[in-house]
Amino acid sequence: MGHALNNTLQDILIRWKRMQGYAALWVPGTDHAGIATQNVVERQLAKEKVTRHQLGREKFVEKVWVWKEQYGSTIVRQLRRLGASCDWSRERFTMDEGLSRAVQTAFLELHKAGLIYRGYYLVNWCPRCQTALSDEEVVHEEVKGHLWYIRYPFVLSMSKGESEGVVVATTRPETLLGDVAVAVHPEDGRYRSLEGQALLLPILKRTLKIIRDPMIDREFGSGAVKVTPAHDMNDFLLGQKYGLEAIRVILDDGRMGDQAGPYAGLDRFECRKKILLDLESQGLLVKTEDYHTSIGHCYRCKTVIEPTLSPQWFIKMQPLAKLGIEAVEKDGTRFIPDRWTKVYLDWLRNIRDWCISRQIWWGHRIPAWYCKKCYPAYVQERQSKPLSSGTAFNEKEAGIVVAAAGEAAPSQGSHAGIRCPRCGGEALVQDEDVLDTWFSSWLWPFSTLGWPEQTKDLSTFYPTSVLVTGQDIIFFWVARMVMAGKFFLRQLPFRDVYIHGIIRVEGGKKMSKSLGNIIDPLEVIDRIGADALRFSIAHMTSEGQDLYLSENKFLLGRNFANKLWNASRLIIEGSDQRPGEPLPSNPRLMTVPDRWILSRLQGITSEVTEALGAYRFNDTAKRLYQFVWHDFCDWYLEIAKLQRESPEKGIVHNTNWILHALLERTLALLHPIMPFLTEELWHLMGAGSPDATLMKAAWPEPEPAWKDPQAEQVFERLQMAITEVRNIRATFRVPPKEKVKLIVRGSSGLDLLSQHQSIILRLAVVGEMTLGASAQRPEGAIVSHLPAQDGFDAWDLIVPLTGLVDLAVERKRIQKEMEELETRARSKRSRLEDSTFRSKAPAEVVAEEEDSLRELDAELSKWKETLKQLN
RNA sequence: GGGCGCAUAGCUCAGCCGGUUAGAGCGCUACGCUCACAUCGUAGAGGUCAGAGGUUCGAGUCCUCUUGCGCCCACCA
Repeated sequence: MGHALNNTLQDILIRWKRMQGYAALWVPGTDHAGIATQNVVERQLAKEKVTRHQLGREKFVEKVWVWKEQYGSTIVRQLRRLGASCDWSRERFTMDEGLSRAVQTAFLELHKAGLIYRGYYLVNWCPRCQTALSDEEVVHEEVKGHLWYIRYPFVLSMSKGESEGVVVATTRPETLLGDVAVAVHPEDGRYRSLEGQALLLPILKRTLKIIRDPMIDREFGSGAVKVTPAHDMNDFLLGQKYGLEAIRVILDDGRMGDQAGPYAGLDRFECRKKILLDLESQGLLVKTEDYHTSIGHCYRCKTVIEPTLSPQWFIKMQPLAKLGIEAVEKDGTRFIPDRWTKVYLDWLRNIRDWCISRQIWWGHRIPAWYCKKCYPAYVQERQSKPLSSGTAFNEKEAGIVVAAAGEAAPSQGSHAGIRCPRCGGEALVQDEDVLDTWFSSWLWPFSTLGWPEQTKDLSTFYPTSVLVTGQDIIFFWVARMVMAGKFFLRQLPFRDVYIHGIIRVEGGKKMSKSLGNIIDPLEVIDRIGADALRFSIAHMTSEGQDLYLSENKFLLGRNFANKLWNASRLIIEGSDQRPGEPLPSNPRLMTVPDRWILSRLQGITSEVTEALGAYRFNDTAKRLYQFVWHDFCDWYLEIAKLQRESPEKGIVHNTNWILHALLERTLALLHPIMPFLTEELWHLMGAGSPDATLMKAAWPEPEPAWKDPQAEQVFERLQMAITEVRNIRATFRVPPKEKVKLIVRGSSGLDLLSQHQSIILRLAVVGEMTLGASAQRPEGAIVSHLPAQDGFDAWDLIVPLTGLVDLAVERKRIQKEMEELETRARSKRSRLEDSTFRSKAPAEVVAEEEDSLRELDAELSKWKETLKQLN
């Protein structure tokens, strides 16, 4: 459903712009979703009791390709069924040849610019996927846990008693095994006496340093922190600052390593339990508190992330973030709605380096080569050194070469002509890792157009106009595309970023595969059609708000599609007139309804165009809905039926011409939202040449000549009169087929009614109409006062219902009407008596209020008169 | 800890720059299978715009606070 929303909005824009005559390009495609895809295929294999390692890298990747072909075609099929008007000949995939070349080029360019480095650093590690993750791939979730207070005894207890030492508080006792120090705040009075002391790590009996750093919060826990540089970010920073050793006790698979001593081999959470038991038995567990803390989870498998020291590839983000910030601050990239600008900027301003290497097989291999001899030695040496020696590797000393995997490479995993920069040896092996999927996605706006080649597509279509996407990938994708565009092409990838809401279900939950609360758009399309789905979606897409879906929201689109179809059928089957035929030369034969509907049409044309230009999709849909259903069908079409029966040939001709013109233009206006139905109807009505398509027809322009405020005003008066009569009929339960008499009393403007007598007779089911300034009100007749407005005097609409009427009902009706009027008049009067209102409010507002009070009073006196007569 | 969004009719939501009587769809009520459409037509009922204070001649709309719900970010053990 999220895809349906996203692609519907994109398709509306692209179809609209195409009709406006632009070369509108929409490149379809998919990314390879590295970790997610690999997981799916691994799960499939698990059913066959095979692991990817048993299969081997090459065979495994082949399997993934097979799966990708299936899944990719599913996505494409969904897009087609939705009606997405992509350029299918340009379909791309992040792992296809061209995009892979772009990825390699990007890596090499960044490396050359000094923005890519390999480093030994604390990363987010998923023990289940067994790969490093970027910060964005970690989902923090509030978890109920505990805060354990553990006593670390002094090494020499000299004069101090057995129970002395320092109590530290921790949420992860198992990391104790990797502790190398205890830290306190330098000005914390409680720990002043620790000078010259050393602490003893429980269980392992290692000697721990005591360090003093202002970073420590005295208020938290006991004010003393255990320091585990290999498994905690803050501790890692302390380690760098104070030159601590990093001891990895938790291995890649989440089990405890040899360094964990007696716990080696245990799962990290098993180890936690056992350590707590052991501490307790040794009297070192001081107390346990309930504690809510937020813990990072893998965004793909929800496993608790283990911060782990690990050699990985990183991108220096500072310089790139600067480009991203400038994009909105200086270069005019625009978020819609605007509030996302702040979210985007905040992220860029606090950005950390991007870990781009992943320990999986499905993805782009990293174009880096390691000397078989020098590299392992270098890494081992680094691991034994204190952390103060820096994060990034020295590539020359480490025996690392970053180079294109040239065509000359004789076989997988080796590289001809490249030597180790340290020892000069030729035994180099390619990095086993692949790149983060987003490292290819962030190139999408230009990689899909042929970059790094200077193609015609690239110069024609880059930069693009608009990106339509969800808020959930502003960091993952949007911000990175902006940076990449600016860095690699010196030009921003798009101007507008339209951020639509997220599809949710009741309770505000995200609709997602893993929650199993999906509404399948294909199933909806099966039932009600793609156009109905698309119209419903557009109708509920208010600027950037999340969308809560339920079944009956689709009813709107379904019913509307049905309405459009039936109205079109009436028009098309009612005459074989073609819209191309000109209007008769005698414009005097244009009726008020004719002029009214054409005026409305030209109004709606500019309104819809404006709404689309402002990304107001719901506004677009609502205006079209209102126009088609109510103006067009309820009123004009009903009147057109009468006009088609006119003895005046010119009127019949005009009516048919207008109906066709209306329909043709309405179909065009609706086409971006409802492409299938409108295309079909457009052909059925014979618009355009037989081989033409509405998809490429011109977008309707407002016809200034059709603008006719006077006709709109007059017609609205007619509508009011008809509605008023219907109202009386309904109130007094006049059977629908029963024709009533209508008497209209008024001093002027009544010719409007006589001219449109047949319309009134039909639409209000009136048998006989009498007009006049002094028309008499028969005994027992119902009266309704139509107030003066828009250049019309007040009228009395009189419907004689002698013998049919319950006078009590009529009295009640009048009293209710009068009460409302009185309330309004009272508030206006008090307002007008307020001198500040008169002096401060704009003159036109005051005048309006005065006019409207006068009218109210006039109406009231009329009703009073009526009531008197009735009594 | 920081930030954002939402609270308007029974339900789901519109309401752009503050200005006559706050709108829609669904649901509901009454009547109607009138020759495009019962996925329909005509008419109607239904709202102290979350609460408090403020700015203003005037507040659903702007400001402050409060309450409730939802979301995002976060290297407080």
